[in-house]
Amino acid sequence: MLIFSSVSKSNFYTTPFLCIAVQNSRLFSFTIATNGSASTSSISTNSFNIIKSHKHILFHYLNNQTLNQARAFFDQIPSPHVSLYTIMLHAYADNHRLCEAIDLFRQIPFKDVVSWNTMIKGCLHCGDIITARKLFNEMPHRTVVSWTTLVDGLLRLGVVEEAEALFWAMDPVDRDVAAWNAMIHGYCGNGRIDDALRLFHLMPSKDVISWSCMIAGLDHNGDSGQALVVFRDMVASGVWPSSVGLVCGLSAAAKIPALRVGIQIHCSAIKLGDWRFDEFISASLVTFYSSCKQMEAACLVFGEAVCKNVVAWTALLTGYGFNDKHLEALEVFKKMMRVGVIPNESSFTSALNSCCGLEDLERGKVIHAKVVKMGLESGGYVGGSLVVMYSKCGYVSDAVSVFKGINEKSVVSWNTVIVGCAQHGYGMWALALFNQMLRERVDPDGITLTGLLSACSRSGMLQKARCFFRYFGQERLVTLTIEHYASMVDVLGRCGELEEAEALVMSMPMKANSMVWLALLSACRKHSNLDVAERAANQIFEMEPDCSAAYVLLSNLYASSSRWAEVASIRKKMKHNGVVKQPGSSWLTLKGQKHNFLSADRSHPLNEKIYQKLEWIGVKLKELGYVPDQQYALHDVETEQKEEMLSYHSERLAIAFGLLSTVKGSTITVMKNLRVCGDCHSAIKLIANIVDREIVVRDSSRFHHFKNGKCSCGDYW
DNA sequence: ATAGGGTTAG
Repeated sequence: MLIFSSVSKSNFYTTPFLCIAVQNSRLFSFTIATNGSASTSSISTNSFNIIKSHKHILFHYLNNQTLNQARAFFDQIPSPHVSLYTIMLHAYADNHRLCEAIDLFRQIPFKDVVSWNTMIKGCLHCGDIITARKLFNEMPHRTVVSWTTLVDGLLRLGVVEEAEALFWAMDPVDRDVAAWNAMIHGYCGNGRIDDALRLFHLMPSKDVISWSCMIAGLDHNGDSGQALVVFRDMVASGVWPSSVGLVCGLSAAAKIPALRVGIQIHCSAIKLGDWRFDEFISASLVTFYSSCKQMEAACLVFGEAVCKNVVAWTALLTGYGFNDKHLEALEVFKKMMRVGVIPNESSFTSALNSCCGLEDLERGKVIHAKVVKMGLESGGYVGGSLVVMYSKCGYVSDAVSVFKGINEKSVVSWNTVIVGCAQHGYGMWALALFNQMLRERVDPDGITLTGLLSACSRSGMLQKARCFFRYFGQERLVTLTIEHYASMVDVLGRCGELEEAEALVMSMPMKANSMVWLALLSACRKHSNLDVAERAANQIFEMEPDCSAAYVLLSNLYASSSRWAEVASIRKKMKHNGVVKQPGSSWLTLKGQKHNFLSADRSHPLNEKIYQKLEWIGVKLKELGYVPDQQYALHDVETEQKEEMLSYHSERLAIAFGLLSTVKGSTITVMKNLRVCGDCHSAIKLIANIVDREIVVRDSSRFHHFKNGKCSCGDYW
């Protein structure tokens, strides 16, 4: 990456870093430091041993039994030492039983500063700032730990200003490195990266935690490149990275992704100690190699990891998904359950995403069942993945019903379901959901507007689209981006308002890109406007000379008005520019098996039967008075041949195969890489009637639900 | 293993 190009390769990562690594080979084991017991000198050895055994038993109850059982044991201890009280306070607060903690705290006869600090931390952990503040003011002796506890807790709750004031109100002599670190970490956690950097440079001395905070903070705030620079500075300043520091560095290297740097960090992890025992490093390495598209390395690292916890498994599963290896991803998911690792929300999210990638509803449903069994259906992430999965597989009403069950619906959840409805042409649903979103006081964002505009476009709701566009823009709800303008041009164009659409393109505050012009060109195709089309196409050819869609659209336009000379000239131009029209293909997935068809394909094993079925359909279509619309046959050939080409379009082959291979009456779902052609669209409406089934076709632009002689797109697409 | 500051999967 650029950041490193200024640094000589040999200097930085190879020499000093690895030297330090060698010297510090005991890094992973030196944490087992011993604490002296000098502070207990006022207590006799005998009572010290008794307290020690009480602690031992108390922890045994806390770890292996319930909190109530631990309390029952605690209650049996005659005049428990304050440290035993403190252990109980901690446990109550951890379990969000703050009232009981406060109650017990009041009963402590001789409170020490540790018990006060624990109680303050407990209040903050449970979100009770008022009591925390009150205790802090009431306590007789405050140490730097008390101050830091309050500062850190406030920052975690987002109360930045008060934390800042407290931090600066501390006696500067007391303000130790942990206090500075808490403040830096808190700034990062609240997105205030510049303030964090300012403090980072201001602090008198930095330890390895300060560096790690800063690296992770930059990385999480979207500046992984700068994170690696800070990582480099840390090494240069002679601070040895801890295992945590290495994990932070790996995470940044994964995001960029920076393969060479990450490998250097991996090397250091080997030299510094045995990384295979560190679950954090193992998982980070898997993610790192996956994001660098090095799945073999990711597998090797995973295989060597001693602690294969749910995070490591999920990292591998996600890695395969990230590399579009969805079958392998789901194999990992299966294997992890076979070896007894219980998947969590993240694992399910990734597994569902892979089902989605495979467009495999069957597998998705099996995983959905497991999700329900584990009670994870209402989580934002898992719920969201289910919504996407059902909606991408064509089952929009299932998507909506899963959405309704999500507990805390974020703007992302709302956007997902709105976009889902839009893609299926359920415009009114999308709008109703948007109103509900506003009622529930969730602020819409740019994606919401895109979703709404595409809903309007696909349902022909021009007035609504104008309203949304104006409302979002004028109320400054979002900054209008080029994508929003492209969507608006799309709506206007589809509804036949070509002049207004072109005027909008010309008056946009930014220069129109090929996406915007393509929206206009598609509209011209639909409304047969050669004049505007030629202008739009020329713009596209200038910006993106290999945009095959533009050539095809323009060529089709000429063809439909029988201007064969122009068609030929475009074809020549395409050839000259080396542009290849993507061949149309359609597919459907049955029992985990993907069946792919090209136009006039004869390679499928059931070839004979498929063509018989198509013939039968053809006869039935003719009986219904159907006449093929030849403008969609793009070649200059005899009429009879054109008809034949149309009836063997890939989507029809896929549908015929679907009819042969599924139960009578069930829905057939077919995917297509290009837009479904107009003639097939008319024909499939009738075919759905002839065979009395619902046929769903997902093309490159949207979903079409064919049923009872109609399509859900209302012929807008 | 009575109290404060850093990390991994989505």
